[in-house]
Amino acid sequence: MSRNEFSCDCNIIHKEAVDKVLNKMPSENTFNHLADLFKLIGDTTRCRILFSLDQDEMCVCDLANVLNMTKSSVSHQLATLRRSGVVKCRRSGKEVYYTLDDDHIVKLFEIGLEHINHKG
Amino acid sequence: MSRNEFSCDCNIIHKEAVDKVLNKMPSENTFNHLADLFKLIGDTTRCRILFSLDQDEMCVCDLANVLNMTKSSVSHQLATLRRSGVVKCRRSGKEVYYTLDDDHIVKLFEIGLEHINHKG
DNA sequence: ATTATAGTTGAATATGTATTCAATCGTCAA
DNA sequence: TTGACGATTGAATACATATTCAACTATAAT
Repeated sequence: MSRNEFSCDCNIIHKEAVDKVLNKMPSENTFNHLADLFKLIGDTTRCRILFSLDQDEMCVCDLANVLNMTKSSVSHQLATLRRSGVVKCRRSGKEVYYTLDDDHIVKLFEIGLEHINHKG
Repeated sequence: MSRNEFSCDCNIIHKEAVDKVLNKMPSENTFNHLADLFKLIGDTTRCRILFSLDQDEMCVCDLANVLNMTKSSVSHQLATLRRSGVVKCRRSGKEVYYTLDDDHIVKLFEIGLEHINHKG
C-alpha cells in the first residue's frame, strides 16, 4: 500500500524485519545530509586541512606548503569546507586566514583517528 | 632541508605555524585510512544499509526491499562494507544474513545523526 | 536432473568530484 | 598606476566510484 513501486528485483523474505526497519527509518533527506557530512571528511586532503586548522589558524599559502599542494587546489577545498560551514575565514591584508568553525567535526575526527590507531 | 620538493606554488608566510603543524602531522598513511573510514559511511546507500543492520540482522532481499534497490546493487555495497570489516555475514540455506561488525562505526554514525538533528 | 530463488561478480555505464590550468580579483608597496 | 603577491574562480581534465546488466554460483524443492 505504501510501497507500490518495485525497483527491487526480489521478494520480501522476512516481512516483520522489513516492516520494523521501515518504521524506524529516517527520511531520505536525513540520510543525504548524513552522507554529505561524512563525505566532507572522507577525503585525504580535507582531512589534512582540518587537522592543520585544528592546530592553528592558517593562511592559504601556509596550508599549501604544509600539504605540498598548489594554492588553487587548497583554495578549492577550503571553499568546499566553507560552504558546509566547517571552516570560516577572515582577511588581513593580502592573506586570508582560515579557522575551524565546527566542534562536532573535530569530535568525529578524533573518534575516527582513535579508531584507526586501535585497529591499525 | 626535509622538504626539498616544491609542488606548492607559493612561499611560506608563517614559518613557525607551518613547522609546528608539520611536526604534529600524522603520516600520509594515517590520513588515507581516516579518509577511507569516513568515505565508507559517506554514501547514502551505505548509510541506509548500516542503519538497517543496526536495527536487525537482514538478508540481501530484505535489504533490497527496505532500500528499494536491486539485489545486485545492494550486494555490491555489502561487499564493500564487508571488505572494510564493517559488516559480516553468515549463510543459512539460500539466504545470506548480514550483521554489523564494528562498534566504532555505529558510534560515529550516531554522532553524525545527532549533529544533523541539531543543525537541521 | 531440472527448475526456481538467493546471492555474487565483472564489465560497462553513468555520475560525481579532485586537481590542473589560465584568467581574474584584492591588497599593498614603490 | 604599475607591479607583485595572496587568493579565488570557472572550465577542462583526470580519476574514482555507484549502479546497471548479464552471466554466473549456491542451495533447496520437485
